[in-house]
Amino acid sequence: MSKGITSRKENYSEWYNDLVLKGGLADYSAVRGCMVIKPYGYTLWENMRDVLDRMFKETGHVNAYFPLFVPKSLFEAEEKNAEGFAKECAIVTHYRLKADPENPGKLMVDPEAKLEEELVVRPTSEAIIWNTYKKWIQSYRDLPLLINQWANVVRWEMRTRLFLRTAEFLWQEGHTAHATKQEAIIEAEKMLEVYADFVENFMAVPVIKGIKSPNERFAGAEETYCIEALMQDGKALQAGTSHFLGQNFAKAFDVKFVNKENTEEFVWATSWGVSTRLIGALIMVHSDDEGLILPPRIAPHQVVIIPLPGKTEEDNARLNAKVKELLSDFKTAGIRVLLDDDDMKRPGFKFAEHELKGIPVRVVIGMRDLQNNVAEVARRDTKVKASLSLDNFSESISTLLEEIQLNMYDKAKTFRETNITKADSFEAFQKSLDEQPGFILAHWDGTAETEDKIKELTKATIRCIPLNNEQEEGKCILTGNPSSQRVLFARAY
RNA sequence: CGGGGCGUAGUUCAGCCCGGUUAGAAUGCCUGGUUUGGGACCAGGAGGUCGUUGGUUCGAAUCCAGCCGCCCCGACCA
Repeated sequence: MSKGITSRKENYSEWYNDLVLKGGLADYSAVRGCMVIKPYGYTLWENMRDVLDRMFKETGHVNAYFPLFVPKSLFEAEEKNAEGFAKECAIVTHYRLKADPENPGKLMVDPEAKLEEELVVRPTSEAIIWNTYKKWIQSYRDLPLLINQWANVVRWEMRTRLFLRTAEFLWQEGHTAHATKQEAIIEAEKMLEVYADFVENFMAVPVIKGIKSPNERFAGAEETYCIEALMQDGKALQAGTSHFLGQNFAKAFDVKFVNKENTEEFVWATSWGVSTRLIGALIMVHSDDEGLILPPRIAPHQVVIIPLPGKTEEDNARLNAKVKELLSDFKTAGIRVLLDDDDMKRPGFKFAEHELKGIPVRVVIGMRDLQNNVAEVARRDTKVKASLSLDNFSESISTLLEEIQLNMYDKAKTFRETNITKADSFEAFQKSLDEQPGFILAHWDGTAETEDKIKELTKATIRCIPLNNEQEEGKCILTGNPSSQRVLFARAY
């Protein structure tokens, strides 16, 4: 039925690409590793962005914008951070082109236009922001400083994948400054909660909150909090991170404040971000072999109405009047609705098309329905069709949209729960990875060496140490050394 | 960066091995008509410097060499 979509079973990554490309979310571009986000995909991102932006503002943050370029000397100021990103930076070295004397009609970099100091295209903005914060912070009265920015960043990844890892991507990055360590930790934890709230309740993607092992920690952070989601192929995807940065950046950029006791102290910092990668998670958690399945709360169109014209002008006048009325009711009820009354395409084509695009609810209304004061309502998540009365129709649809939202979450959660296993030996661990890929809870002795070794042997990494983790005596699956808790392993994107 | 694949109409691809009419098909697009409850049909039409540069040849989409680009797998990656 699904024309040209590779099935998940056949080839999971082709299926994923098909959905992104044929679902109209994005397209490849002429730039290596960079994609074009098409209007449908961008609307989805805008919807996500709007919700997050509201949440950030409700938690006291304001937006600002910092430059795309970071002078190399600033970039390298915080050594660990710089080192962590050094291998994937795009660098501006010149500011001018000129006609190439050897190739008529072509341009070349003007060697005389070399910059005194190279500019790093931001892979993240801590450096430029902390350099700025130095100017803004003098007193405890200037704190906390709670700023977010919506921006693009560039990370020159060796291998890219649509939405999941592109060389340039869109994201938000929050950068906050605090007077005390405790306050900064609370902030980092609070923003993790905001992310979890958003991802679970708007994207319908269940997540596990936790902290990263030192190996997986953000370069320059004291502690990295994260939310981890499980994809349908059993691989994990980091959906968001929030970092407690300690005083590392304050020290690197010399950002001090005077406290109430009139003594100087370095400020405490956090940073946190989510990106267009979330769209990759959304696709891989919910969609099926017929196409995308988008959760109602962020879907570009929540409902598509497809009128089926009758035989006579009279019939069609009645139908059109009814459709117009429904559109108006939907609008009043705040439902994002798309009307597909293109009479050049047959219904079956439209059904398939809208299923591919993942519109949560399809409403079909023809003369037969009109006679009975009903419409055929089909939900994308379960593919179930039903006749619904046109009385209080927008209320019925609103209720249905909520039901779909919850059902999608429940379904994803059930999938995740059935794919979290416990492994008590290395053999069991490997077997689990091969036979039932997913999250695996296992004991780990807490050393980086063991973590590396397990990664080398199995490609699985520690996704996180879950928050409020149950304490349990056990033995490390690799070394047999004592362990006080299980940590969450998986192969990851 | 290693391995594999690919580059021909908007898209998906055939043609290439074995050089030789005016480079094809499907789909999409445009015009007109008939249709419309699960991917309609008829008729007409537009659309190509065959990735690029050079070489071999009377003649290159086809053979040879270089270059460029993209995709997939791996390595890498917060």
